[in-house]
Amino acid sequence: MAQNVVAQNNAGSAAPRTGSSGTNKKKETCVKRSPGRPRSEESRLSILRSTIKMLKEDGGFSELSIEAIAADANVAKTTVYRWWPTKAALVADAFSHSAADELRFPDTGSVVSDMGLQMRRLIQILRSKRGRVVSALLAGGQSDPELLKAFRDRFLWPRRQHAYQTLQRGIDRGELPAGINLDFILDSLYGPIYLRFIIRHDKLEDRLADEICALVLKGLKNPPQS
Amino acid sequence: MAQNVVAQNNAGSAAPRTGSSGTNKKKETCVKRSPGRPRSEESRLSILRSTIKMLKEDGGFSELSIEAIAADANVAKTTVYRWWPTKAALVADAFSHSAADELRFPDTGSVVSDMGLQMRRLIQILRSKRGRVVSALLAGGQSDPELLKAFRDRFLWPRRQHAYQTLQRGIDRGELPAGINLDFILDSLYGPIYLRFIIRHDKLEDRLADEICALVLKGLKNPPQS
Amino acid sequence: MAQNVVAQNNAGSAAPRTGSSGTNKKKETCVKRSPGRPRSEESRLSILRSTIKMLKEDGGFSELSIEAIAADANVAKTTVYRWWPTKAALVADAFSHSAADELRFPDTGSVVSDMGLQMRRLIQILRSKRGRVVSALLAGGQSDPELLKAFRDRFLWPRRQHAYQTLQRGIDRGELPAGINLDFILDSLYGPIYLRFIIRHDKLEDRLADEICALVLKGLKNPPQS
Amino acid sequence: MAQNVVAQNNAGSAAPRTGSSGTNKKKETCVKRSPGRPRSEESRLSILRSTIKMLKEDGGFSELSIEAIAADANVAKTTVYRWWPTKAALVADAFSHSAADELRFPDTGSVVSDMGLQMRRLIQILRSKRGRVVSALLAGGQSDPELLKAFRDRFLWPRRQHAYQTLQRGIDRGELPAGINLDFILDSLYGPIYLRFIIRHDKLEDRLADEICALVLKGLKNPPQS
DNA sequence: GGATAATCGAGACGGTACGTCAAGTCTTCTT
DNA sequence: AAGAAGACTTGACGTACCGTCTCGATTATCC
Repeated sequence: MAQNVVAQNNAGSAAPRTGSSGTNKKKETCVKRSPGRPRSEESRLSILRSTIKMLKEDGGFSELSIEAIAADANVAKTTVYRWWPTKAALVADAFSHSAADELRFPDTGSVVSDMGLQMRRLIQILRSKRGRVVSALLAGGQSDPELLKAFRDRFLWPRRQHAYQTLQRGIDRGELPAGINLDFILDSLYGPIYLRFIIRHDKLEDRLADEICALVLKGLKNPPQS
Repeated sequence: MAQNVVAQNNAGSAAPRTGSSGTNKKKETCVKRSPGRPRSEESRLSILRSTIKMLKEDGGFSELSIEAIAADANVAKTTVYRWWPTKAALVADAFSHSAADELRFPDTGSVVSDMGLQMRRLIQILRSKRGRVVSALLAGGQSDPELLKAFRDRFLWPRRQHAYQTLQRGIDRGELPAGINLDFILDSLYGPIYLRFIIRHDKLEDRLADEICALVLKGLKNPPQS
Repeated sequence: MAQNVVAQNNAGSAAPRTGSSGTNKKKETCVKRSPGRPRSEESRLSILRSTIKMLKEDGGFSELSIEAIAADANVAKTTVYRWWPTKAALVADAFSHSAADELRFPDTGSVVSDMGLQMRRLIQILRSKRGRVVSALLAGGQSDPELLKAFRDRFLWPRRQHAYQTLQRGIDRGELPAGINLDFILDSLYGPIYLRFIIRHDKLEDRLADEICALVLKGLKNPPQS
Repeated sequence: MAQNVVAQNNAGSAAPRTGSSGTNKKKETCVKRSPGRPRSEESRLSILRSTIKMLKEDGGFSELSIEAIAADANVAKTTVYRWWPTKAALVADAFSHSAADELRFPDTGSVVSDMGLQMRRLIQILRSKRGRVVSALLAGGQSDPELLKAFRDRFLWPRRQHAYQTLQRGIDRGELPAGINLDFILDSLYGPIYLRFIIRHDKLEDRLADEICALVLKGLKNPPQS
């Protein structure tokens, strides 16, 4: 049923734009364009924008209706269905489209500081309207593996790649012991944040980032002497 | 009309109809029974059972339909609506009804061991079919605060109460330093578990419990000497 | 299913009142009263009153709900069902209970005048709120023969009996020819009134009565000479 | 959203798709067809047919359920609701759709004969299964002015137009006096028929038509000499 | 005076149909 | 061909009454 959610649906974007120098009289498009009316970039963006907008405003994933998106985007319902096989695919696409790269990892020369800063930033994002989108994505993902995969592929893994580097720098600098399981460390660092984000049983404050770093990274630094 | 989602709907549990102990002459019935046909306990249980059953089987919270529950429970749809104002209320009730007390905290004389055993058990439950119910609850809760509150009130807090005691025993025994924020510790312990459960990016194995305990609790034991 | 709608449901009314001479010491009730709590006359009247009230106010027969009647009459729904097998039976009963004897036939010494006056009165009633009850009765009767029968037995026939007498007086006085079909005459007289009442295509005014009388009765008076 | 009950829903009747006659180069289509999938004529007819069918079979107007109609017509319930705002509108439409022109007024050269024949035909129709439809329409109309209006607009008035002509011919021929109120005459003629049809207190036979004509029209012919 | 019996209130029960919403598909005209 | 428009089937929604049922409380007669 679900087609590749991860694939770039925005095909066709590639390059009829690069006019390509030349002296051809007629259509000098290098790239073979299929006949017929080309996909409307305007519609595509409008749909993605509306999706994000409604996720931020209203409710969760299941409250989101394609009907409403199409209406808000001033687009026919069929246009949505033509390009995204499921609501999950659309939301995943919209999410990745909106995912600004605000979560860069800094390099201050200290693992604790680097991780702390980035985690702080994540907390801020989760608390913002963008957090609603993440929330919807995770909620929807609980009954749609594809959606969850999209979250991982477009949000989790790219950031983990940077996190690995940050941690590795710490190891190289001797701040962290070698031979540790990086994924496990990262789960320990981010777990508490997501826990409070999901269950909402306690405040999700900036300094939580520091407290976790203090506990986890310094716990690593000083191996048990017992 | 609106019903307290948290309140126990199973009133009339202890019906002392055959009271009569004592020497009173007339009516000694302590509990005044309201007039009218009494609620069918059979229906109530059947509905709760079917709810859990369908959550375990099919999909998530939004895939669950009251229509289907009523059909499966051999009960009129109106009977469901008479007692539970929303699907969320029903699922919350069903969840708490099914939440057996399999998650008791042991008392082995060691914090690390106590917590580890309990976390192990949680992991097993999350991996089992019951995990689907938790998953649905958390997913649904992302767009329904009441549902999330129900999860906390009926699942999280009761268990935290025991956890506090377990940790306190550790402090009393000198295994943990005094003056620590218990909730923060618990979030650190359970965060990674729930993270893997929700995002499903890594295996959720039993030994994860021990690894977290080792990192977090032993990190506490040995305060940084720097 | 339907029990005799026409039968007096208010059995038991018969005569414990006629004390019957005698010298009995105790309870000299001649009529054996069955044991058990007697029917509440208050409830019965309240139900009938509410039924009429709602028919006058709201909509037609099918808009009338037993639920609403019971609520309005401050009576349990079961009490209604105990005494009237169907809504039709109840409405029929209520109608006959409310049917005041305002439609007496006068005796002025002239058929035309007698009939005219009575028809005038009928028109006034149909135009009043009571007309809504008649309308509901006829509407309901179209899919419930029992209800229609009730209308005839309790409204139509009693009045026709008097009409026969009025017409006969006219015949005796020589105002009308002998040997005419009285029912046909009455249908001719009342038909136009009911037609306008039912189809509401034209005004239902008092003078319609006179016009019909003029046409029909005078038409009878002067037999075609052709 | 609300739909004119009286309006012809069967738009698009004359679709000149294959226009092209003439010398125009391009599109000569006179009637602009709106975009989108066109309404299914098949569904429309099926619904109307089923409506009539069920009215003939089962019970009255209130016993008729849109659910059942949709099922019988093999059509989704929403399709019914899309085109007819209320059950009344649907029934009115169905009625007018089924109302064949079997009630033409003849022109035999005699008013009495013309009217008698037509009234005879009406009686036959009312006695037939089609009578149940009329009955349902009038019953429903008692609590729904729109439905009653539909009956008048689609059944009563069209026929009255012809009746006026028939009567006028009689006047022109000297069979009837000039200056009479045609509507009053028609109410007098049809009133008794509908009275017996609605109240069902007496037989509705063919010869009733002649008897009424004899009474009413001949009564007119010979003005009272008193 | 206690058993018996029928009523009444209250209200839960299994149903049926309601009228609405959104889903996803299909058909048509327009660009 | 894509897009806009909009009709289509499907299925669940939450509500209103239906007519039935099971209660406790009441009110009578009968033994």
